[in-house]
Amino acid sequence: MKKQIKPTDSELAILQILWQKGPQPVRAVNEFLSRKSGGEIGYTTTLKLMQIMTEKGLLRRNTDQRSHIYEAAVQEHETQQNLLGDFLQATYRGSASTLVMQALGSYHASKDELRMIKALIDNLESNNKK
Amino acid sequence: MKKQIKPTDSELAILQILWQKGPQPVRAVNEFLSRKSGGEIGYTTTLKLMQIMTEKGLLRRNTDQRSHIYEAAVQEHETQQNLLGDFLQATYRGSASTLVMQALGSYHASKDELRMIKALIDNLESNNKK
DNA sequence: CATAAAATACGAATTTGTTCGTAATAAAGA
DNA sequence: TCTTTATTACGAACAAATTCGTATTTTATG
Repeated sequence: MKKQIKPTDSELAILQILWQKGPQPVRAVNEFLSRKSGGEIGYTTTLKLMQIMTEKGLLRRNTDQRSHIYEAAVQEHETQQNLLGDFLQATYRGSASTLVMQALGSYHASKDELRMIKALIDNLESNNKK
Repeated sequence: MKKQIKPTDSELAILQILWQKGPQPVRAVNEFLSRKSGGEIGYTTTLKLMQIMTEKGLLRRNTDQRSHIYEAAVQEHETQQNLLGDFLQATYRGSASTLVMQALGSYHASKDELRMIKALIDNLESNNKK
């Protein structure tokens, strides 16, 4: 189990773009970020962030082309898992059920999503019973 | 709806203590924090943090006694809601069901907790149907 | 080959958060 | 009252994260 470095909020935003859109050059990432945030973000700001992230092992880059292509070096699911653990502890003192109920109560989930969640719970219960 | 200021991680740790133990002087909070973190934390470090939090409106204090008594000025539930919204967006791009399933899958919930969650889902479904 | 355009590299300024030393103040005890 | 002790107030050092200006490098093009 290698512990992955925890990304900051800005870094997470960049990871989200790369997870969603796949490998991208700095220019494209910068444009996505600028659009998302409203105002313009300096190109070198994004560049620097991505260089730091590469040093930390959060990104990988291909330098064959003049314009380097960056991709996420950590998996979305694993990163979410790590962040979730910290968040759960800090905000809910570890009570997963409280978090789950607040999330379900305040944010919408579709019929299908609710069905899947119930199925998961049924599964957990029967494994528990054994 | 007044938007409350988002507490930092250190500030959240102090809020957790005050929510759990009720109003406390700096000394007591400092001791809880020190215990929780292993090493000793400087008394004035905790004091300064709590003073800043008071300026931000996260804490209130009663200065009648020489030793000021601090209490949380924001509600636990409301703060969790706010943080959850940000976290959900930043980490799960807003997908509550993904967060819920990961939380249930990776962190333990008791039989009773699972029962309550299912009841909530049933409730959501029947309200939806209407 | 010289110049322009676009990218990276680098360093530093800025901002935000954390930590703590020291001074000032207030209370309690000898 | 004088001294000691505990507390608050204040300022600054330190650290981490963010932002950007400028220099350098690379590529394309006239």
